Amino acid sequence: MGSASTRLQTLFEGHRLTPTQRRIAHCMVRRATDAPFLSSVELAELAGVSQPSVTRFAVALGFDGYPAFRRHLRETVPPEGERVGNGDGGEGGGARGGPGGSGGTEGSGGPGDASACNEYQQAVHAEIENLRHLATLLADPAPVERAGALLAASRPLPVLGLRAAAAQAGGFAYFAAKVHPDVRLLDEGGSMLIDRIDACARAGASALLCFALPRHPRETVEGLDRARQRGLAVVTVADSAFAPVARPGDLLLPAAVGTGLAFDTACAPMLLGRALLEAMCDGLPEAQARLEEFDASASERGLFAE
Amino acid sequence: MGSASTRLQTLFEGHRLTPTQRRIAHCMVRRATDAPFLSSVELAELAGVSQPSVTRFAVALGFDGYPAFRRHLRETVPPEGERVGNGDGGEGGGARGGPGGSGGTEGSGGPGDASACNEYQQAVHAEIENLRHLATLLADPAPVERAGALLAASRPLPVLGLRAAAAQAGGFAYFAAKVHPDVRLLDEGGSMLIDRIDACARAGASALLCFALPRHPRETVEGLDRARQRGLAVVTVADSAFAPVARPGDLLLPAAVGTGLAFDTACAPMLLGRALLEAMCDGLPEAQARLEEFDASASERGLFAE
DNA sequence: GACGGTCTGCATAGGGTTATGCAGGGGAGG
DNA sequence: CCTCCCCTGCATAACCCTATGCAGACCGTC
Repeated sequence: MGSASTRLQTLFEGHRLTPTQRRIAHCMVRRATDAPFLSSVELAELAGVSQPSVTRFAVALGFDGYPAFRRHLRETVPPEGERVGNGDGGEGGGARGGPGGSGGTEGSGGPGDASACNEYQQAVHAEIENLRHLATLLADPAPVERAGALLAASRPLPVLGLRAAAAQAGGFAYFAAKVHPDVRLLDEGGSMLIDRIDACARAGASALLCFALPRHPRETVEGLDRARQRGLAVVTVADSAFAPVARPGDLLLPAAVGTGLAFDTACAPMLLGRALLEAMCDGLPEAQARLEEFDASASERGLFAE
Repeated sequence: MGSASTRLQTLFEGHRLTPTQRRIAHCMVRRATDAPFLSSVELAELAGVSQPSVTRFAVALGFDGYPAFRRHLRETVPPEGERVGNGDGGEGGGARGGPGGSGGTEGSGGPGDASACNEYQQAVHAEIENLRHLATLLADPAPVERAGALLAASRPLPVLGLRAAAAQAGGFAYFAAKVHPDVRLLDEGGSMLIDRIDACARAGASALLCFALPRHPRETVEGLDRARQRGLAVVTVADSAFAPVARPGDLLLPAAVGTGLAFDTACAPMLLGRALLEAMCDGLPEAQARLEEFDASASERGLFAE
């Protein structure tokens, strides 16, 4: 449908446009799918105006320049079904060889969502369902942002996850440590767990993040109880709002686990954890600097192979 | 519908690529939605190679030059539902800054961020796309089953995953230990890593499972080299077939990571790992008995709260 | 150890793209 | 009729992107 051109029109509305600018706008609406990929020269030719007029058009709409305007288009105007190409001018060069050697590769069409699925595929599709549900939950980002702010403010930041949830907690803690100055991973139970929670509280922690996946170890419940006693705000990523770890007053973020295979899959909790990380970064002004510093150090040390 | 990365992969298949070119291909697969809008300079920076290498890469694939290559991408690789932007050159700064980072003038004329999805939802949908792709891959369960048999037969079974992949390896190892008599988690690098691999080989291991996610630590590559030297069959769950850990002869199971947030999400690798677990159970006749035994012990000890 | 081949990054030339000074044109108001 | 103001295109400068020559590095072979 005309969603692309619709969005374009809303972009132009509310601006008093000169005749030349109207011409440009009209041309863009007509060729909504190409527009985000045209240079100012190409767009000017198509609209029958001069190239500077295109640049000024972008500026008149409030952008920093034509590149910023085009980037905005690429981000917000959803491409409709098909692209017929022909968009790029300039390089009139010769005939294109196309991908020369790629023979025999079957076209595009995967089998798609055929209902005839094996066990693995069923499990994957069940997880897709879980993610869909997560997406609808995230339509309101407020809880995640609230949780992110809580975690960002806590020094240190204890991250609790036992048994099956230890991997989730570990993954979160690994990344979190890149932007947060003091992350403490609590992935082992036993009597030491309470000691460590106490230590975090004494050190000044104000919040605790818990990953709670089935089957819920009793130790997790006990650890959370202790944390609450010590006055920590508890943020929990749990497989359901009715998990045995849930307590009124906690900030509980639900994310279902997949149960289609012998062992649970925790895609949604992982994703929610990363979203939490992102929100936490927003509360840590020095996050970006830390990341860049790590990148510099990593490349200097030759840490990564890529 | 074939995901963008799928089409990209078919483009690259059948070409013998140099290491640098593999890096470029790998980078493009990871950022499939951005790729058609990047300049050769930007792509080179993201892939960590020189700009001429990108041009040569396009030529090697049979195109007349980089612009022709990019145009082909724009025409044939359908952008998935969402675009995360960052497409244009010049103003985009360093790491993934997210929209809105550049000079704040863009707010004035726009429709006020009318995009249907917020950042978190976009990331979730991107992961759904990855899972869809995984599902089509799993239509043929043979590779997974072959890998499962290899792992089931190995005593001990080393499971390697460093840094970002450590959590994945840990999650696998936790569950695997419930059905396999001797799982050895290798989640720390350093000089001890080689020692431990050697120890596994001496103890009779016949296969090694590796989780390889970006960014790929050099130590992972070295560890795998060692394992191969010691005659271990290597099964790798990697984010793409072009990961720097890939070697001919290995059993490589690809599962894309999500790059929509500041830190990668690894839903597909996790799911693939669980599928591998399931396949491994099929090769372990005593698996069911072990699980039941654990359940009995757990309930007797009151391990779980539920 | 020498040699040829391949691969890769550096430096640079050539071409395309964007932004801006400048002058001409046209309409509104005095 | 003149003046003022805005609009528009031309010309051009500054910038960015792409392609290619060249030299160093690496590897296998002899």
